[in-house]
Amino acid sequence: MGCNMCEKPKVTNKKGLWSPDEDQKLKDYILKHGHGCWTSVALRAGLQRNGKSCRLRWMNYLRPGLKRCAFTAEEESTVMKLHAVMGNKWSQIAMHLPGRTDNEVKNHWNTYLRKKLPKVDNRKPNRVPDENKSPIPVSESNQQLPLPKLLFADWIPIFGDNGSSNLEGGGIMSHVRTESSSNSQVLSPELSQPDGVLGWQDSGICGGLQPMEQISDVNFHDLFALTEEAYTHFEFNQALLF
DNA sequence: AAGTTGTACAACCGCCTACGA
DNA sequence: TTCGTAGGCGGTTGTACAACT
Repeated sequence: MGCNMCEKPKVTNKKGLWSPDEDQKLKDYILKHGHGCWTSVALRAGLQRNGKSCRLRWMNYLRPGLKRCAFTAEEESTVMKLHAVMGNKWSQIAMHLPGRTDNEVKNHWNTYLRKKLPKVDNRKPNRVPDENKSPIPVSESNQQLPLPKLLFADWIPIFGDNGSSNLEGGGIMSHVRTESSSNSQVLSPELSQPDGVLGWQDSGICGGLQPMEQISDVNFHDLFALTEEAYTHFEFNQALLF
């Protein structure tokens, strides 16, 4: 899966915690260019990190739409239920929790929720070494298909012609479809959730960003022009929360 | 006040899969 | 078909900070 944008010069990759400056560089670069190949992001953003590290930082911390608040009782209940069905499929569980990342769910489970399990059963809860050996028969588990992954553009607030956030009939979102060709659908993003966090109706924002190439029918100039505004809007919303 | 222990979560590691050459 | 590489995922470790002694 080579990437012709990835020049090869090996740079000594920095490790450890990210500085605010690094965060800013990564955020600026991705909002301006999208990520595409993560290795090239690291190089072009002037970061002495490897692509994986950049991806992780973006997905788990910098990506707009992430909730930074404590898990609600409802979210915890969802995690418990889904874990009982899926086992340690953190990315899939996270898809059902808009604004949460797989890492966040995993951490919360390991540090808190796991302790809430009944002590009687101290087997590792639903360890599923084999996909076919789920503790709950597939037929019984809710056979919900994984929620569609969201595209780069999906988290961009799209404003209608009148500047409102009503997405119906306006904005480029109406042209953006999920990557699943067999189940192609236009997502219905929702800008205002009760908690004031950017959210997406009936979708898992944790799905991750896809390479720009996968976004079809979009005027990329419009898309990129909107990113700055989108981020500003996002930060404004976040500012209201704290 | 200083040292120790516990907790939360950010980040890394290693493996697996998909994909292009 | 094989090989190399990037991306994705789950497990694990590292770090910062709070609570406790």
